[in-house]
Amino acid sequence: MEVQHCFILEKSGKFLLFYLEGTTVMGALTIKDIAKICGVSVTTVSRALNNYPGINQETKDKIMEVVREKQFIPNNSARNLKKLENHSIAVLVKGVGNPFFQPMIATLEKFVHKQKYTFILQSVNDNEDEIEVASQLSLEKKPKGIVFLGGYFKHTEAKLRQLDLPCVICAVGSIDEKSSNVCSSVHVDDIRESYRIVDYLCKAGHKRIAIFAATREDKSISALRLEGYRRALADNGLPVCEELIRYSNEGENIYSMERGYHDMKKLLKERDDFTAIYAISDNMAMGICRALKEAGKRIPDDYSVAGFDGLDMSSYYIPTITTVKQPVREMAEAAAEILFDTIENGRGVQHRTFEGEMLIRESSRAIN
Amino acid sequence: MEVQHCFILEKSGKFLLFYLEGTTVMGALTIKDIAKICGVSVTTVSRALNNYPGINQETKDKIMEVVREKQFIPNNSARNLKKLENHSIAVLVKGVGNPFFQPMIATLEKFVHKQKYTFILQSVNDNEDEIEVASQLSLEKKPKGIVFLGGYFKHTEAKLRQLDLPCVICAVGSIDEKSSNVCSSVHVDDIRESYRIVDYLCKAGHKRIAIFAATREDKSISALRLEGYRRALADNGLPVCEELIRYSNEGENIYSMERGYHDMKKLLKERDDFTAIYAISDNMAMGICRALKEAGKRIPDDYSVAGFDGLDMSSYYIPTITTVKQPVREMAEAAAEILFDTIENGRGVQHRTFEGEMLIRESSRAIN
DNA sequence: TTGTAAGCGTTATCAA
DNA sequence: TTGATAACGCTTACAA
Repeated sequence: MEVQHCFILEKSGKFLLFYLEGTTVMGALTIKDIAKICGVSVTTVSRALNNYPGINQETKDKIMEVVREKQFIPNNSARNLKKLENHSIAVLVKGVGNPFFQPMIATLEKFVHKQKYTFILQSVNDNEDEIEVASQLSLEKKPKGIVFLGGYFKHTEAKLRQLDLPCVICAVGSIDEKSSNVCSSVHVDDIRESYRIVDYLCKAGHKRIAIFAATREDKSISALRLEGYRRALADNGLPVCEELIRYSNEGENIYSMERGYHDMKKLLKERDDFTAIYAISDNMAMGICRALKEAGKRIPDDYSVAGFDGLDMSSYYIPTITTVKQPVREMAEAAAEILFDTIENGRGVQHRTFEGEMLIRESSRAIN
Repeated sequence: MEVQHCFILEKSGKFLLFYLEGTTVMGALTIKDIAKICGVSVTTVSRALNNYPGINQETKDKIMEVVREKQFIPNNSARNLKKLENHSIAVLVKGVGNPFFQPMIATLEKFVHKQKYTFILQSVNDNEDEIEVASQLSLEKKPKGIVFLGGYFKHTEAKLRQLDLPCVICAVGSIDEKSSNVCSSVHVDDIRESYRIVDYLCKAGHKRIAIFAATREDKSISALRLEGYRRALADNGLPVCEELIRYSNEGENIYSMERGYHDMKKLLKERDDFTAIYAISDNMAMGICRALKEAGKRIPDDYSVAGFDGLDMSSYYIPTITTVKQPVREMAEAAAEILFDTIENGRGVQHRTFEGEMLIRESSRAIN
């Protein structure tokens, strides 16, 4: 091992070993050390660091110089502990990585930064309770507001109220009626949008339409979109064939391409008494297309395929996927607006429902 | 506004307003309040909360009962401030949302949990310095180790050493030679893998192969993959046509489908003296396919297309994309192994290079 | 313009 | 088995 040139600095009573480049080895510097080095009090250093008024510019410059030189980083835990609020907005996403949320996250971040707030992106695991995570985060970082992306939101009013923070639930299926007194929300009407696309398929002459839903027990978006499907069939005088409702098995990644692919293969083996497949996510729709292609079927000649969401990807796929696009950027924008309206103007809970956009593309056709 | 039933609790000298459900309205409970309610000291509560030995089971049960009942959540900032270490692993991702990282993140999380560590996922913005973020996080959460996913890593040894934490850089193009004394790494040999796929195209009879690279100035994976391209052409006795090297413009989302799509349209307008297109990302390759399709070109009959990465998506696309797949799950596993080997066994810096897997699929063909 | 000192909510050390 | 009490590193009255 090579001997390194170094120097010693007294730090909070202990001694610090420094490399020449200024890199410490025995623990991080604190505001106290900076104060000592600069020959001022910690208060003054704090003032310099936080751009507080009432500090001599020269003093400030000198301090900041040392801060830079020593690469001092203030300890956020200590800050958060002391501070009552944290000029920041937290976004909790159940399933970062889900391409559906990408544009939303980007939009939110831009908006938040424009308002000069700090943006905190917190991922929530599938098996975690988003409110639990939110409570922890709230205590720890003390943000001014929270946006929830995804998840299910079967929460009691008490739990939500406990959060005691302006929050907006965005793009979540069924919101507990009770939550709506406490939390704002932004979403599309899943039943209506689902209805529209199924209605389109019916009007295009499809009489037997398979649907790929989530689990049989689902009470969230899948249940809503399935309801839209049932209503559209009913209104078009078509019977619902329960065999054509394809629920996902446990453990499958419900909305994934993989699931669409495998379940489509299975469906093709089981029956062929349908002319269209409606998947409640674009991802599944693409997996379905692939399965059809491998089975030698042509899209849309042999089968029409429709999805839901309007992922960017769905317009690059071959064929492009017929779908109903959720206006994700607008929705995220609205979520942010509502949040800031609550934070800065004290406005109460708001609920906004957006219209989806029907995109009839290459994967579907009219039959006669 | 409806009047709510509530009760009052003295809290740290102040008074708290409680709803009947136990929800507080005037600030969160602290360990002190719990101690007071239970008639024990804060130390004892802390011991109960942290599963420390040397506490009467009955006392513990009673405390935990109150904790549950009052929905007490310990303040993490205070914990982090006091604790020297935090039985946790942090994963810093430049570009969460990038589908390439999804399986890696999932693999890492599983591994970390299996080791009974807490998993911290931290997203790093494009414009942020990953080492800066890591330093902050290290100070704030005091994790036992860090995995970096993505980014560029042109960092001085001093900056990296300053981190003073076991860390592994995973799936990053060019690692500064200096960093390698400080940080472990896991990656594929971008030059070699790129060489292989271009070599395959050459051997398949393609003499003029366009490549979609990142910016002209890039010094990262793009530069490496481009180098592989040049070498493969050279070894196959083919000249490099600089016009067929398509750099991305500023501001474009360099590796995206969108970029592949637009730049392919442009390329088609400009020239047609090539038979294959090699994109340094699968995403681009799919955008390219879409552009070709819209131009009425057939793949692979008119043009062969190849990508890089081996995204799951690339096997569901129509046509499936010829690519070289990075063994992302194995790489993530290796990164975790190395990290824990360093943390628990004190092993030094390690570097592992993985082989990619050539996947010759529908988007390319041999020509004669 | 600067400094002193009292917390913020925990954990850790010691003594009981 | 428990409890005082001193940190942890910072912010913030309040005083000078």
